[in-house]
Amino acid sequence: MNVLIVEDDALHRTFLAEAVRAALPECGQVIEAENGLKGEVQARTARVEHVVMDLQMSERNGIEAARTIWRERPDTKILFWSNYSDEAYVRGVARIVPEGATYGYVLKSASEERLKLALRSVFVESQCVIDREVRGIQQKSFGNSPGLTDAEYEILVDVALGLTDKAIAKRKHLSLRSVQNRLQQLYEKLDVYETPGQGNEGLFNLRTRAVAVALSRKVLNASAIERAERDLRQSAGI
Amino acid sequence: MNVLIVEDDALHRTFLAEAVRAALPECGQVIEAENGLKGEVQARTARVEHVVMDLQMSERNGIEAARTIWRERPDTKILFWSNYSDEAYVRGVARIVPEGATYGYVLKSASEERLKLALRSVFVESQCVIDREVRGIQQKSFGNSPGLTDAEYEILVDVALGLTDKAIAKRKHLSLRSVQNRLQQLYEKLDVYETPGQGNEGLFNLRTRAVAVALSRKVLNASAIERAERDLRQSAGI
DNA sequence: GCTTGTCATGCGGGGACCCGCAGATTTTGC
DNA sequence: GCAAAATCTGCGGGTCCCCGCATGACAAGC
Repeated sequence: MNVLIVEDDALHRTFLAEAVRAALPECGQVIEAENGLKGEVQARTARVEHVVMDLQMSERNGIEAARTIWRERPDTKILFWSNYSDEAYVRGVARIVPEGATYGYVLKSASEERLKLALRSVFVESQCVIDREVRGIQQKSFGNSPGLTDAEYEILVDVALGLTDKAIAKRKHLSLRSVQNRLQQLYEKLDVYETPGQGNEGLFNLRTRAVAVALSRKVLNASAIERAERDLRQSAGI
Repeated sequence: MNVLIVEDDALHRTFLAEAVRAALPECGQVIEAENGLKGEVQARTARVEHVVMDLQMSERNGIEAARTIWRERPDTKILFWSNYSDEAYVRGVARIVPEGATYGYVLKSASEERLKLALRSVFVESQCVIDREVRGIQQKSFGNSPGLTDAEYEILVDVALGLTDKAIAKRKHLSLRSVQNRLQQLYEKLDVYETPGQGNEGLFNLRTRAVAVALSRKVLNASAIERAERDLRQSAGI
């Protein structure tokens, strides 16, 4: 059993390597890659089935790397190990995990014990392990509390990209008016209408304000926008 | 000579503590804080004059913490130690360093040697040390290449907050038309007008598009927006 | 069956935004 | 000190966005 570690921080990388060797004494080689691109190559050439993956790397982030790895071998077991539990990351991961694949999501702030346990659970027992805190985000995200619908989320991403209502309508095969309706739902859920009172009526441009609020609530983050941007170029530019 | 380390990642914290002790054998206590807020308190109570500060922390980020520390003791020497050299961070630091204060900016990807050297230079020799890569950003930022003027940058921030043209005009004591002029300069510098050709005319909403481009070019980042948001609330809400 | 709820769509108006033109004011360079 | 360049400001029009009102389709529940 070989394990691939994809992580751009040198300190974290060696820490992970030690943790892997300690938690899985029966494992063979421990391979390291320092960014998503190299990680993809290593996974392909070394035919690895077990990956520990950081999100948030330059060159190619963890979500994109995981997507291509899973596309080539959907039975690969991936343990995501991230600094943050941003809704954008959680959503991004959930969006790419293939049917029936086993994966895990552990925060870097978790104890070493929890990390080792997750390593064994995911890689040996083929069990999905989601950190408690991430779990909370996930439920909020897919449940009905102040989280967004998938439809609303997609509109939000398109707006954040800077697309026009009309352009979104074309992309999503909707009428102009439907797009605007979804936008209004979005505005309400994001509390864009807050007016501290004294005549601050025309204070906000709702459209850009929505993006700002989404960013500071971590519903969106820069890497999610970059991913969407690439998708856009690909589908539009061909 | 006591040294305060403000850093939220446990691994990096212990690594830093060791590096400090190795580079400055003559130093006294090495105090650690795990976020910006605790860092401020420690700096105040322990009367520290030498700080190693991470940017990008939850609770209160490094720039805000540094600002309050410097406000209380402008002669504090601060070495910033960050993962990224985003233009937004560089600008944020440059914006708060007091007249004549000594500070440094080293990337986490730098070698241990470089870190130790910077520690001695800043804390003992009172010399400013800016990482080569960061230096590049700084020049681009203040020079005249595709970097933004301060005026343009401020407009950009206000737009990213979701403010109306009118609201920005009031805040900045300008006429509506001047704000729109600056916006146009901004649009040109950010290459918002790119149209791949085939009839993509009304594709982008320039205003939100500008924010998207600025984010993916790292001219802006989420924490800069959050800071601006707090400033806004403070100046408007009173 | 009828009601109720959710969603997509159309219409129309008021307002915000983008931008060319042109004059006034300030800054810069020599 | 003067000319050139940059910046601020007003006007006007074309476009896009926000949103209330109204219609029809489809599903769930009494």
